[in-house]
Amino acid sequence: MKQPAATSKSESRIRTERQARILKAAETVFARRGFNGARLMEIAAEAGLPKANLLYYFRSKEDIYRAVCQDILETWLGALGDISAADKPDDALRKYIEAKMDLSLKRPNASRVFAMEIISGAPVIGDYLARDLKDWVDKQAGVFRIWQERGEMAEVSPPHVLFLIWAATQTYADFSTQITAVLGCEKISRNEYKKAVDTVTGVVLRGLGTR
Amino acid sequence: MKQPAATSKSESRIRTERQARILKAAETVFARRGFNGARLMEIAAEAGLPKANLLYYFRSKEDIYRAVCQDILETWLGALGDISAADKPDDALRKYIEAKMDLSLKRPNASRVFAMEIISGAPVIGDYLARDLKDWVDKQAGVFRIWQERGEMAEVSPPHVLFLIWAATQTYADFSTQITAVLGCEKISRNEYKKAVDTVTGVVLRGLGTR
DNA sequence: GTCTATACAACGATAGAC
DNA sequence: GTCTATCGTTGTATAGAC
Repeated sequence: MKQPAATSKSESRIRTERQARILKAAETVFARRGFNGARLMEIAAEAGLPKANLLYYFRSKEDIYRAVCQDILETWLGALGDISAADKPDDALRKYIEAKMDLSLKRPNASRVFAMEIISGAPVIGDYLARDLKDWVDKQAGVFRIWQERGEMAEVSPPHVLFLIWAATQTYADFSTQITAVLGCEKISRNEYKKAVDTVTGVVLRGLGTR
Repeated sequence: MKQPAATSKSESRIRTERQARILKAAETVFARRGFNGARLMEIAAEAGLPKANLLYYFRSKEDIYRAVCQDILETWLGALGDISAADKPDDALRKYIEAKMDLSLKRPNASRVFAMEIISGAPVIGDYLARDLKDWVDKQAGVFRIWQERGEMAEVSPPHVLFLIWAATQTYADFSTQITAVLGCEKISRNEYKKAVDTVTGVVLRGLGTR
């Protein structure tokens, strides 16, 4: 059998552990090589497993990739809460931006895989974008409009505000190569990271007139 | 001879024309498939040339890719002028953002190839980033600091302001798939594009206190 | 200068021993 | 459940006819 059902608790446990290790390694490799550039050998090495093992736990390379994308989407939906009209705009947005920055820096590879997937036309997660993400944006846009009616937020297009925040925060993961090159450092330091958060929150919140 | 020197004006003219066609096609294909996913066959088809022709004008696939990157860098350096301390911050920044937006929308594929290259760690253009782009940023940061001393700009980190502007404008090229999915449209319309420019300039300029 | 035919390498996937 | 050996495909690059 190629994809045996778990027949005992211990087998299932090994399976789960191995799959998690493979997905973690795959995320790293897909992030630096892209889907087509990624080699099963490299993923196997990164995971510390023999290559044949990968295709024992997953049917194909594409299957691994889909699982990685799935995992990323679930993490993001879970980590980024909703914003409600009852929240104070300044607090809520500051928290959202900080959470997004934090995620970009804690899982830069997830962010990069996601970015490449979208640049390539989102062949795998396109449906998610058009359904779940669209719903989420429509709801948040409604909240922004309520704030605007109350005069608590400048009159700018709500979805485009979200695009701006996403872009500004993700760039610290996706484009870290460019950022370190321009800053002339090896790695984005803790101090530089703080400057980044301050700049993004400062410009965006002042720009939206929420304070 | 594999890469013959042009022996007459007309040969040279054909050569130049063919190379330009190949580079244009390559930019399109690299943008949607990435370097590794791109196939010489697909580039040839896109260029309307026989496949063997590509490797007659360029030594290898990597050579084509390098030429595409080179072309993109030159375009960008040429199209985006400098900002001088003598300029009025509001005008100068508005013009810069508009130019950057315009470029992202006129050559989205160039933007995407550039993005993927950086996400992959900038193996080809890394030197350019650390040298030319760094110099440019250092110079512009100086201008921003002068404005800040005059009280014409909020006290935020100059390089991070540039990262923010780059991210916000490039997202309309690189992430257009996500944007159209969320907005529920086929293509970013002229009207939506105007909203995008207004939102980015509005939030950034107000956020920087230049007006 | 153009194109066909092919050499050669790399990789994903599988079969089957242990 | 693990691993080796190998198949078949695909894609870059080249040799050589026209």
